[in-house]
Amino acid sequence: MIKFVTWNVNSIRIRAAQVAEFCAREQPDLVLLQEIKCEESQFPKLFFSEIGYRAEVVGQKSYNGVAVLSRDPITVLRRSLPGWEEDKEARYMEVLFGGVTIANLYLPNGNSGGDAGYQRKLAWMENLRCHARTLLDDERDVVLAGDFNVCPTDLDLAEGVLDPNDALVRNESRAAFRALVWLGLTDAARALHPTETLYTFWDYQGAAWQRDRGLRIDHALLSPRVAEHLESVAIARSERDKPQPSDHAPVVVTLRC
DNA sequence: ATGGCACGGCAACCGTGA
Repeated sequence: MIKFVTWNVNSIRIRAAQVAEFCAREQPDLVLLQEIKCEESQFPKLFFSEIGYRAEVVGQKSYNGVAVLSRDPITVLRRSLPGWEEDKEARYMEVLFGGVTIANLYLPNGNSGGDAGYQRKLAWMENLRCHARTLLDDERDVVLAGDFNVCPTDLDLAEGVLDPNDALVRNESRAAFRALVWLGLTDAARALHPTETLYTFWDYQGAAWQRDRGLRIDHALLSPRVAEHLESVAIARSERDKPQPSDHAPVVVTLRC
């Protein structure tokens, strides 16, 4: 069985103890982290090595940053999204584990920088789609997981939490997400929980957590053979209820062998 | 009623997030 987690931690230095406690309890094979908000030299690798996890890090100062925690060694295949190699924002890495190519991504939000900022989000998504097509054409077993910054349907957000023009719910964002899925990927959470209210993010403001005014924006997309092995998807909501939490909860996916 | 919350950088607030 493979057990992996995707979690936007909103600073790994603030959340290291919580993430380590989570790993020690849940014992995932892989933890895909987003928004670590530091350079590799600042990542608390020693701290995680004490509980048996190593870290591969693609970081930058202050913003963004992705990393993968693992108990066993993994191969890093890429440290940037093809077509965005020159971009200084650390938003993508790809690793090989158990024969599966696993992409850890932090998609641009798209609400800052005006229309140019939004177009940049769409361009990033189109690059992701092209790269995903290449991986699938190669007959590879693939997982694309992370913070997609897209609520795919109206079932994926509480009513009234976002303006209809918000970059997370705009028609073009949703169409780009569908175009990605329609390559033949399976949205793991919706495959097993097609009609449930599922959220992975609750804003710090306006008592969003207490009122359960959330969004589902953290996803795991699976290639066909991987999807056949899908066993469970769980959102670890209790992590959002802890002191000084991330605004995102971990998404825990298990695949049977 | 145009706030609100949290982070990093940096040393007073500001950009960013979603």
